[in-house]
Amino acid sequence: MMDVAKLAQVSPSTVSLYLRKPAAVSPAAGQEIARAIAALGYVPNLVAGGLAAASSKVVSVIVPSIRNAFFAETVSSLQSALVAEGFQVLLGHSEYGEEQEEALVRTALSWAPAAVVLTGLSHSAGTRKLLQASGVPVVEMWELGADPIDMAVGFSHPQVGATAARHLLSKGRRTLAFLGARMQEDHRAAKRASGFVEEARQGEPRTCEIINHPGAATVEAGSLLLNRALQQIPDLDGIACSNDLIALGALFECQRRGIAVPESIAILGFGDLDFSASCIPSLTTIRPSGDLIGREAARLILSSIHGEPPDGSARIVDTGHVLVERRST
Amino acid sequence: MMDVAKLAQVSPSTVSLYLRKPAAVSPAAGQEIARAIAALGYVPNLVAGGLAAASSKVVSVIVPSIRNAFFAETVSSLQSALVAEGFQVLLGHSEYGEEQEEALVRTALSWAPAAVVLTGLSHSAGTRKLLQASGVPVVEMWELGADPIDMAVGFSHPQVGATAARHLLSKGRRTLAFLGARMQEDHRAAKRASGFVEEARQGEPRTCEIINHPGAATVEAGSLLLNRALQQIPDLDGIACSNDLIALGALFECQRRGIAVPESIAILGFGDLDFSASCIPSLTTIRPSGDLIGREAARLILSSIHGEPPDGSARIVDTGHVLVERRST
DNA sequence: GTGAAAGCGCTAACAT
DNA sequence: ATGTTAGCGCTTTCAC
Repeated sequence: MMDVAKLAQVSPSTVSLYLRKPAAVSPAAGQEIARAIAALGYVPNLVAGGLAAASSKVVSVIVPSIRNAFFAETVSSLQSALVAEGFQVLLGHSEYGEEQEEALVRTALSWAPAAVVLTGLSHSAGTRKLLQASGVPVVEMWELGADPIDMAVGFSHPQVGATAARHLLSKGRRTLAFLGARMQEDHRAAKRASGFVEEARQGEPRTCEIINHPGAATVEAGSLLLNRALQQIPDLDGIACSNDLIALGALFECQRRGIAVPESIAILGFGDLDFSASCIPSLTTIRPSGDLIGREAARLILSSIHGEPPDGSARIVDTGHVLVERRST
Repeated sequence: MMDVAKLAQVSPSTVSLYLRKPAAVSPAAGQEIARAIAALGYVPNLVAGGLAAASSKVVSVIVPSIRNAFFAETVSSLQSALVAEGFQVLLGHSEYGEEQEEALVRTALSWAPAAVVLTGLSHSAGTRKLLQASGVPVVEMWELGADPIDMAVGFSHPQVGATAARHLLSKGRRTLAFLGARMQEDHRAAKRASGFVEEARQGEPRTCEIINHPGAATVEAGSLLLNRALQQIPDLDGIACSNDLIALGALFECQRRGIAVPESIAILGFGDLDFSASCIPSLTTIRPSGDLIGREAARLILSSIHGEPPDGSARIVDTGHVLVERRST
């Protein structure tokens, strides 16, 4: 920056000012500085900038897994919105572990981030303490319910389960199952399951079981789960899945076993993934809008940073969920 | 750090040393320092550390899109390997634009990253110049071919296309098409397509067309592409797709139109995604191993940073590809 | 093994 | 509108 200043015949602080607020320097000086920057191939050092300004232009985002299409979508839209405002995204995976999350938060805070974004509302006590002590804006996303650390964007998972149950009941289904994966760690999926069971009870079902696959939520897990479900409940006529991948696996398995969908078994998913509108039969599902969550999270962060921290109920944004009815039910 | 030093009754530089090389301080001092850190809830400031050390513990990773399952997988494994060594991942999306990539590289370099990871070998001249001038280790991934900027991990896309063509020919198919999406921007997909056509020519096919969908590679695009292909080539008997999502969409469309797969049309995908083993019929595909690419990229970066920059042919890692034969062909 | 001293490259009062 | 000045919190010689 000193070299640029020398070449442009101004002081370093004018260069710094120009870089941050170009309108604040005279057009003549600005032009000289721009020329000098180009001539020298100057690239500002944001590390030094972050140190001097005591806040780096970085937002740390921690998700359970970036392989999960839900979070990939959210991270993608969150990032686009943030990059447009000059922020970078530092990414972390907790792999659904609270211990790992705490370690990630600790490192994240070492970067003096402008904000921290976490997934869900279940965190270790240490994570909460670290974040509260730091004074950094925090957004918890993909879940609404208990009191958030700072701000939250998401929706109620029990309500998603309830919507699923009501839909299956409305289609006359009474022998029900909820198929989920990794629910010992994925608390949000577990909440969809319990919301499902609770609501289903109102409809006096013959049966309503939760069936869990300990591994990841994949298409293959869906096939396994459908088989397990039929073993336990031979006259099964309606299933809700914690995820569209599982629903697709169940659908394929029905096809393989010659079970008519939706005639014999109605299948309902969650996520409205890429293939859900195209598969045969097309999949009834519940759409959470990971995209909207990302955009709203970015909005909360930006207004929080720009000195207008949202207050009261504006700190919590309910993005809701939408039932997308298709052929599988 | 001064507070910690005061409480532990040592100098700040001893605390700094302890943090970086715990073995270099006496056990007694180490214990005091550890106690002080815990008591004060001290979190080191990596921004200051990065400035003082002139290299931050950050690796910048730029992919076209994190929504793409291929890159999600690679970023995930790359990150796990890097985090284990104390590095953070700064993520960027180029959206398949060279201009955008250049802007991302420019900001990335502002963070004085320990390394930069790019996707593919096609970059703007400015990107190459910036990176070469910076002296930072660079890994280009997911493609092998022309001379890399610094290091590369990936495989040959024309060879993938050739493998696909050979396989279809070996199944007696002679009326062929390659279905791809966004190939005007996704150069790697375009290379698979041209590799396919070139190899197919050796087998004297009746026809061999490339059909492109300008939008994203989705299941729906696959359905559209199959319809377009049949319109152009009514007696089509073999297709290769640039991606398993497209193959799945084609498969669904065949099902909808009552076309037997593989009897009437053989379908071959690329990627071996989650659903490919489970769909009906299961999908023959070519597996590139995004996971391996991520791990190898991490290995190159780490050895490059730790003073043993791989030289000569070790700077280029071919992860190859595997044909996974299933029922759809 | 430990400490003193000199920055790393920039920002942000403040003064002009 | 521009310049002067004093750090931001740490790392890294170098001497002890």
